[in-house]
Amino acid sequence: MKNQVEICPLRLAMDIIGGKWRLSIICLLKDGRPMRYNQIKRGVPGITNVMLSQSLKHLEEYGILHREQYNEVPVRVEYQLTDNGKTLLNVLSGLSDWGNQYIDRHQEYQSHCAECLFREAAESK
Amino acid sequence: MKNQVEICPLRLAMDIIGGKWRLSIICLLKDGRPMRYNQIKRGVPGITNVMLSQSLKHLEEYGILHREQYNEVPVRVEYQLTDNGKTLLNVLSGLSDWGNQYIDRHQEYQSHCAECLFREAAESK
DNA sequence: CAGAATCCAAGCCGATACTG
DNA sequence: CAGTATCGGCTTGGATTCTG
Repeated sequence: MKNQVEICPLRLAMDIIGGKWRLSIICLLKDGRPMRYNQIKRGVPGITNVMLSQSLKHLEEYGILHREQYNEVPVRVEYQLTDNGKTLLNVLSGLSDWGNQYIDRHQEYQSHCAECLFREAAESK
Repeated sequence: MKNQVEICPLRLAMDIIGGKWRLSIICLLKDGRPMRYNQIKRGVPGITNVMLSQSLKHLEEYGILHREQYNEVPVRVEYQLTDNGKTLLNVLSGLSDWGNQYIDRHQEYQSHCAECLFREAAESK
């Protein structure tokens, strides 16, 4: 079966996961457990409310995160990876393995990427 | 063997292949054959000299492309994927497969991504 | 032919303040 | 608690011109 139109799923994927904060959020949620808004905020050092809510909304729109709101007082909102988001993890893992060859050249990445949860996998190799 | 420092190969990879034009160039060169500067320029519609030379230099610095200069008159410069660049193709292929699920929602991507050479793989599915 | 230099525009992102 | 509104700067990329 052939799709006649010319499109670029690769660039689309890059646009979905690109941006400064999205990967950090995905990595933080990679275990599949739901996390609350402020929990995520604490887990991604330096992120502002604007960037966090924007990123969460974006990832939710693409079906990578699920947002569940509990109307308690105060309100509680939880985010977690969808099944589709988990399929993304495998792809990102491959990308991470590939990028691992460059770590020696970029030690300055240590400082602002301590939150990346793929690092254990990289370290154990 | 364990690397004690905390780094993020995933973000590093994203920074290497990120940017507006780099993927287009990589896709254009994916067959492994060398291409000349202006050949690449024609193959990536809309790119300017500044962006092209900047992107090529960046990709060369990370060992994804090899640059070979022939001092003829006029000078001839050829670029081709390195072996390391070819390993990247496999990873990108996975990312492209993942992104393929979103094509229906983003038909506007047709117009400015006709150059993406992963599209045949996506179409045949 | 294969770029480099310069200047300019747009958009991403940050800081701060405010709200249901 | 979980966001939104607004403003402003800075980075990224675009247009044009020039050169070995």
